Amino acid sequence: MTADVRTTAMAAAVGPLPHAPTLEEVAERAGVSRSTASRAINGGLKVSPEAQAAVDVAVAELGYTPNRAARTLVTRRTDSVALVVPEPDERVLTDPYFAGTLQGLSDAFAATEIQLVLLIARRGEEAQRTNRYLRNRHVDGAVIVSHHRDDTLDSVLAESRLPCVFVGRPWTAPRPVQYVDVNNYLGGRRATEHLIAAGCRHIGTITGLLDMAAGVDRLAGWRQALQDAGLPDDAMVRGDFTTAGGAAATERLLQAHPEIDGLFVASDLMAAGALGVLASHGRAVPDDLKIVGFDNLGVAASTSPQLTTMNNPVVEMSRVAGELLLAQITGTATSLEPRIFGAEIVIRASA
Amino acid sequence: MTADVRTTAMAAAVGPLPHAPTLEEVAERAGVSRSTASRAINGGLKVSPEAQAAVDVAVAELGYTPNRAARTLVTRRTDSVALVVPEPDERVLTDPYFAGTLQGLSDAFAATEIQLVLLIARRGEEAQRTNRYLRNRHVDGAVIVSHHRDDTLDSVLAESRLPCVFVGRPWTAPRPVQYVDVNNYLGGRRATEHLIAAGCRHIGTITGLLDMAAGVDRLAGWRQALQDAGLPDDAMVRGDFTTAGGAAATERLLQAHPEIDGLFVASDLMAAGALGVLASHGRAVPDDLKIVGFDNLGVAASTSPQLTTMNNPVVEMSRVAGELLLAQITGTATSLEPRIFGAEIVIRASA
DNA sequence: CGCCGGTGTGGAATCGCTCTCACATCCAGG
DNA sequence: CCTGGATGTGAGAGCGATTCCACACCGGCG
Repeated sequence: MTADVRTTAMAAAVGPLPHAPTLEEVAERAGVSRSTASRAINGGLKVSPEAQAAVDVAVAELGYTPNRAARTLVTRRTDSVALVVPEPDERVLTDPYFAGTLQGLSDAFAATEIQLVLLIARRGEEAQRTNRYLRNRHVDGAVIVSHHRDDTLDSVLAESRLPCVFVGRPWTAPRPVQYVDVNNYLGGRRATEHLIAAGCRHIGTITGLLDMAAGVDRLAGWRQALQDAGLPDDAMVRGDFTTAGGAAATERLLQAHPEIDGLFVASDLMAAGALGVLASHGRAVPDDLKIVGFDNLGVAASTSPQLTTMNNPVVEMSRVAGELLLAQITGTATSLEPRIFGAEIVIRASA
Repeated sequence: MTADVRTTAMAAAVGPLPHAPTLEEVAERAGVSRSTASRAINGGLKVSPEAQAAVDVAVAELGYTPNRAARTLVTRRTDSVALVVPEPDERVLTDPYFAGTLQGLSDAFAATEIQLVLLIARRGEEAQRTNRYLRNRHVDGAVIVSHHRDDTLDSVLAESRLPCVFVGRPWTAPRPVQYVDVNNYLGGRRATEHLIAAGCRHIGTITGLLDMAAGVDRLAGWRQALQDAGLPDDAMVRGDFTTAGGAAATERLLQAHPEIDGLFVASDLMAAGALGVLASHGRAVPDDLKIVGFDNLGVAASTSPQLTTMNNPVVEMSRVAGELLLAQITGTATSLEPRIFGAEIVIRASA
């Protein structure tokens, strides 16, 4: 009967959609019950070798994949996690940092059945939709990237107790929340120390966004290094992590502090912008002025001169974030400690 | 970071999870049957005003959201669409083109309940998982970006008849498949014509990947413009759409054709790489050599000199792609015609 | 007054899966 | 020979929604 139905369906070239095989059909073909088929497919505990083999064959022949909705309905697992991006704008999406996150997470989940749902959380009305989506557990967990000061996500996540991991230290951490991050403070300090060791005595900085931990911490590291060395720490201008922002900031910095001979820029994207401006001002890098950037995500190697920069292992960090989330979801997490990565300097031509 | 952070975390994890309200509970609270409650929630056809009001109140009070899995099981709609990226590597993810796609799609679906599932389709074994995922209709439709020549996706999509729209013309189009794209051929031609009009007589090109339609078409446009003008069309080197690839290609081009005074580069990313190399070779842009790029996605405005380039309205195109897909899914699509956008030139400093 | 069509309602059957539980089978040990 | 545990199996009860269908009710028309 089943065979007849199928061939009929095949024959009709246009109308009916190819109907996805069900567990029932697999079971019938394998000559076992639905229960046994289900067991064979999910780990095969308490299944005889013969039954297992028969089911395997049937699955392969029919191209069977479990219906996710049906499975979710009973197990209450969705086998999907959200990647939450609290900003819709170009800034985040075009940043290689975001691309790295995507790649790392994709690596982490490659071996699992887990799908990545992209949640781009706009402000206002639509933020509510995102919140509801998370709160009602339409995903098993969430990875949050680029967490600003004013986001309401934190409370939503707390009250729903959804497993989650932040990529980059969240601004507020009243409740213990797990995150992965590079040591931004130490990175800023080391970068600046490198400039000092290279002979710079007037070292400026272009900061990142100061409503993000990465921006604040890198700035703090720069300041500490200068204070430790007894050098002035007043040549500071704000940037926004973008190339254009970096260029604009550089103009302002040169105006206010023409004496600088060293520059720590809180991201390579901004450093690339800075290089263009410096060139047009006739300041040679690294001879007149040395630059150290931050991130080392591809941009640094394609500027001229190539950038000396701090390594920011985003792909690796995000992969770890994915694994930590997985551990939380499966309940095998032993602690919610953050995982901090070191920031090594990568020396190229600019300093 | 401190010891008691963890204990607090574990303490917070204890206790019953907030149980999501069901339709049953809504119905009971509203004093109606499950059927009526369901009808009231889904459009409210054939529901009396009183019943509707009672259900609305109950929904609000309980904070009810329909269980997606249960709904999907019966309606066979998943309310999610896949964004398929047939390459896992850095190249695609870091390209601003991809970021633009994300943003456009996110716009298109912002007003709907539809979620975006990111499908990063690796090669080999894992590609099979992706194919199965699509074939078994775990999503209502798919948007495919960056479609190469050797992908097996096409046949999978064809046989499953899954609604889909390509962003960028797919390499193979034996069956009628809908896509959105910029007119790459015309773009390449206009860019080159602009260089000719500016007085260039030896115009080279750095191509994109030649296993993608965008690469081939832009090249064809460049060639046609030169042939029409009776100029030589032999100064062609292959690039790969990346900054580093653009830089390398430029080196090769200068080696083989030092006489060039104009250059059409098939993407701004590659053009940025080219600018660096040209600067280090002492070739002034635009005085010694004029450059026109392609894409105008932010990079073009942050190089120095700023790039003259062809506008590639990716965000807009992807938004349209999302809308076309929506139309296919709801069955309101009137045709599967591709939608082609014009490529306007944006004149800045490089040509 | 009887009948008809339209409206609103609730009962009940699904959708495809997991998982509990009862049962059959088999072998070891008393 | 009987008992007990271990092992594999299948029947069947849900999971939480949608939707078909039968039915009650009501106003209007012949």
